[in-house]
Amino acid sequence: MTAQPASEITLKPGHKPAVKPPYELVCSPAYLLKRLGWAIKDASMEAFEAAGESPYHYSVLAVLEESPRETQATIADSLGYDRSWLVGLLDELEEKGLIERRRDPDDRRRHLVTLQPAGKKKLAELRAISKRVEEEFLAPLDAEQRAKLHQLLLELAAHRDPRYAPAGATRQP
Amino acid sequence: MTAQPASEITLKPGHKPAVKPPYELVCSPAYLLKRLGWAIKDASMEAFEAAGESPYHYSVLAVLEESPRETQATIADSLGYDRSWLVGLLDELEEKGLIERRRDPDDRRRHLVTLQPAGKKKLAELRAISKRVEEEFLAPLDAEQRAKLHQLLLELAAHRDPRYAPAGATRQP
DNA sequence: GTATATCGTGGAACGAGCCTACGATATCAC
DNA sequence: GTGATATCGTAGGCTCGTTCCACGATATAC
Repeated sequence: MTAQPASEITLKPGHKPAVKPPYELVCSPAYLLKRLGWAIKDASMEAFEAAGESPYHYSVLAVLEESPRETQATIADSLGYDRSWLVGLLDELEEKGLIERRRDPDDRRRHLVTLQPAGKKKLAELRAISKRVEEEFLAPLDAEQRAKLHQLLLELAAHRDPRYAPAGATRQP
Repeated sequence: MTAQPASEITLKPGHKPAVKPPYELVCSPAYLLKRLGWAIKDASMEAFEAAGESPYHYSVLAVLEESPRETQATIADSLGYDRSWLVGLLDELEEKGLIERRRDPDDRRRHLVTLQPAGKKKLAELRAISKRVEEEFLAPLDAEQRAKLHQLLLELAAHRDPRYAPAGATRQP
């Protein structure tokens, strides 16, 4: 027998059956944000791994689709990844034939990374996983609420980092 | 010279000055949630550490204030912390005289953890730090928007974990 | 009374983030 | 040109938080 949550059943009648998080923290948007951010990352990771894939691969492919001949540094920066960590990701993607690394003839220090046809197909596949996770996560909200949530989150993000600010990106595609 | 973000200034005129995250991800509430969750955790950690404190201590003390004679297991569960990791936290808090650990006479396996007067004072102090961080984080939103955000986040949280559900906890205290 | 489960604790293993160093290359000052 | 300085991709290391497993003490069930 593994150790189940246990709290629900095991406790004596006097105690509260479910151990709640402190009211003070539940009342804090910041705390909820932190919790939910961790939860969605976790759910996403789990779903991708169950399919033998990685959410990081998805992010990188998504970047490449939008601006095809990126440099490793710009990819890392646009995703907030560490450059040395990205190397491993690109190694995996390249090994699977999803991307291609070439020397930039204009600056031979750089590698130009381009999306391959196989990568484009894989991206569609990974996007589907991501959509599915998100759909499940946002299930309790209707379309209007989701739009509102997205707008508020975007405002917070843009305030901390202007890169999130520009062209009306509130609506879903 | 250390390596600045660089992207803004260094690039040639043709390239985009700021490296934006991919539109596809910016449009995803899940992605924003993950990013912001990480950002707020980071900001919080930083602020607490700058004051020589820890956000984990704050959480634990907050739990204890609401239900004074908790078990280590219930504290851990209510915060989602690992039990073995909580041990270290409690060691630190006990060493500073902020809490007290006693054997539960009804079940000598258990430790009853109680908040000490010094802990109550410290809690107020840490709460102030937390409020300050949150205020800064939510700066771009007005009161109504904050309430809406909190309501939406709470709905998401309650959907994944019923412990967040109960009594109308939407409003700020 | 014997078996099984839980409590707090310690320790090991893993992964991610972050920092430093290095060779190759480009750019700037002179 | 030549040398100083900076950046690119890459590799390695260190630190932390998280997870998992093992243990002694104790409690509960049969």
